[in-house]
Amino acid sequence: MKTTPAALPEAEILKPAEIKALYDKGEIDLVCVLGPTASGKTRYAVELAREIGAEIISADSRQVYRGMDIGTGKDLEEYGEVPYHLIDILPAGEQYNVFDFQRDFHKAYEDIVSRGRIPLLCGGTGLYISAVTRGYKWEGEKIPLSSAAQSVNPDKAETGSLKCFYIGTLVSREERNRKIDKRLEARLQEGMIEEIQGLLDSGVSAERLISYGLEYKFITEYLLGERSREEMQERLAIAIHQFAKRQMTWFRGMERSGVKIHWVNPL
RNA sequence: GGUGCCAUAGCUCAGUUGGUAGAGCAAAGGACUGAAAAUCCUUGUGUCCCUAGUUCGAUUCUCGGUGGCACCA
Repeated sequence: MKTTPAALPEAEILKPAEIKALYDKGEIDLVCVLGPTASGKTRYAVELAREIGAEIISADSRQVYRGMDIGTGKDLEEYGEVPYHLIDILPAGEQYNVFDFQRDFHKAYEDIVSRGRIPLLCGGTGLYISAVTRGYKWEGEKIPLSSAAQSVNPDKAETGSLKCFYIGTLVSREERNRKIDKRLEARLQEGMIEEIQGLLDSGVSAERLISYGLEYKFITEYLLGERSREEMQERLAIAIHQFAKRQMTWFRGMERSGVKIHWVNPL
């Protein structure tokens, strides 16, 4: 069995005041806190925002939906007086995508900047982060869903990108998985199953919930009687571990393409 | 105590009519430009439980042992 434990990257991070100075001098347009699930992103971002007077723009493809609280781990109480954007902007059951996010992000960004505050992007949806910080461009009104095969024009891809200071929250793989398991147990006890049953009762289709993935997928399937409670929890935990791994793959890909991420262990 | 069955990759197991073995799941790595918590690709050297025997050669057959399961007492 090959185990290549990813060495925790050296935490070479600037102090909040220094980050703020970079922004004030116009050397960066945006601060971005990214990281896999269960790495302490939100707590870290809120703390940083509080110290430098920033407002948070969430880059989370599932926290945009209202009524999907426990399953997406919104933790809204953690924000305190720090303003946040792009959370709870759509009713559960709707669809949202990168294109929508890019549009909404710019709106929020302009709003924050116009009020003299610092924009802080925070989230785990790598595609959304790259779409706005690296200025993804779309051709025409519609692109076929199978657009993955289309090649990307590098010149075009970089137009409109923002100068961004990236901070990545990261704990060891073992610690992360342990935290995921513990958090899942807690969320189940806090009523996550009831939350999803409620969504079904309110008319959100099982198919749509399943398409939201992870908690929504596995618990809906459990409520449909397609898997036992025990199997649901076991497989869901595994699926979340795998998801965190995929997130890390995206972030490493960003680094590979030249993005500097300042990693920090927030725990 | 007796008899039978089982003991193979982290887990569940398949297999080799004797020429040192392979699936699923897990795990690891990767991709990703209008569903991204999605979707997809790549990667399998493990004393084949231990000892002795038969054999050119045993994980595969035989004896014994150990552990587990079942049935009979």
